[in-house]
Amino acid sequence: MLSAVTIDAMPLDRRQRRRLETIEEVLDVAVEIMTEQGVAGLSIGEVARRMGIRPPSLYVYFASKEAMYDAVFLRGARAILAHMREHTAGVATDPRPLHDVLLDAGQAMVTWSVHHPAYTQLLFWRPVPGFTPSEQSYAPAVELVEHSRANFVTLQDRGLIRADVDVDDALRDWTILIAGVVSQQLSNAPHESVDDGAFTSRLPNLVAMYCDHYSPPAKGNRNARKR
Amino acid sequence: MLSAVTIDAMPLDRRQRRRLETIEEVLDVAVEIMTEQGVAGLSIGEVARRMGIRPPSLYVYFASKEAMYDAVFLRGARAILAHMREHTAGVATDPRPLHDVLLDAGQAMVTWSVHHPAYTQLLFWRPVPGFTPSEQSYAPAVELVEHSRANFVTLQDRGLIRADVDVDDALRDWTILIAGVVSQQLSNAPHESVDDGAFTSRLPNLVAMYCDHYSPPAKGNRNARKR
DNA sequence: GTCTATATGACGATAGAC
DNA sequence: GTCTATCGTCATATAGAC
Repeated sequence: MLSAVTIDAMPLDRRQRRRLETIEEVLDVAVEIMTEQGVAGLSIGEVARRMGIRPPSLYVYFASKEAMYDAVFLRGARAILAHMREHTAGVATDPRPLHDVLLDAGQAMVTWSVHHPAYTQLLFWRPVPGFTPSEQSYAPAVELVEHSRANFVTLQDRGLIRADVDVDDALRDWTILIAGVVSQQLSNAPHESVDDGAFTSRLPNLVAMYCDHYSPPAKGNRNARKR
Repeated sequence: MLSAVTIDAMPLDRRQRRRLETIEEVLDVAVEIMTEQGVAGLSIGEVARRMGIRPPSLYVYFASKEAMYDAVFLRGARAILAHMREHTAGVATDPRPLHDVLLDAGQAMVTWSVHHPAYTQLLFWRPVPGFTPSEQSYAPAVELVEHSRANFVTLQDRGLIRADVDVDDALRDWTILIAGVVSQQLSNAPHESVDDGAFTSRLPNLVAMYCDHYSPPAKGNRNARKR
């Protein structure tokens, strides 16, 4: 079978391919506008203007502005899912301590989020009054949560997370940490680099704090906290 | 001198008082709309509609929509500042352990934020593309940060926070925790109660985690972590 | 698929009568 | 202080020619 560039893995004729390229260009421009003007600042007219076409032409590709938001949401959800899969692929066999495993995962999430503020806001905040993503577009976002949860279950099975904690509690605390870093960084200093951002640079310390709490007591440790 | 209801503590004639009442009503309605439609969903026309007046009448009280946002920002900043002052008044003398002191402060912040999502978003996120608060409106927000920092300095002076940590690091980590709880709760389940919200209910555990990290080693503890 | 033309309406804001 | 009337701009969206 021929290699294919689409999700359906089906060969396309030139017309279809050109159409998809145009759709990608529309989404590029849409994200660009949302990055500059805020997520709620997207407008059909501005997209058309930047593409050098007229607003009605966009309705060939998207039934409405809502559909455009939905496509951006889907694209962002797929991108962050792929990114996190890639950066947490070895969790099941990674020989390093919990701190290192989690720090890599956290860095991956924070880095992507800070580098893609428009997607992050659309996916994880609710900045557009009327908009709700469709079920299809939401699916990869759900998959990301399931992926994270599976990783945490694996970490607990491997003994890197205390056996007596509810894995969902551990996961919720983890998402709170990451969301806190990202939201503080994006709200207060969006243009600082990830490496020396006032908040992103706190991640290693926060991960250490988290691991002190959720790691099982060290072998022979007399200080096991009871909870 | 007569008691006064205004910040200036000056007596007002009926005209001025009536004017201030109207302004307060406008701000009430504006916050109501922002709560329902999202912060960026505020519109002059909708405010007028709900007040039973015509849009141009609002320009007697506010020079522009921006000025209206600014007044809401000021009001919210003053409210959260007053709320946090009230709930952290005893920090300098509170005899309880760090965990209890911080949990109360955290609960105060989280509760207020979840109960006032419109203010929270306007104050701590950046959901309105063009809007920047004026210096006057920003002042109480700055004061809140200074107030928090002063409290942390006090806690460190009293020996409740390890002497070897940078108080600004401790404060940043603290704000990350609180911001994480609030943003996760507001984004994912805004209508859950604070007491049993999926994320707000994690606060005690997160505070425990934080205190384990930042409290000085207990007297005679052989496990003092070196950092 | 892109265009022109247009329907329809919201918005922020101003002028000027009362 | 409130109104009517209006300006100008922008928006989403549709119809129909090419």
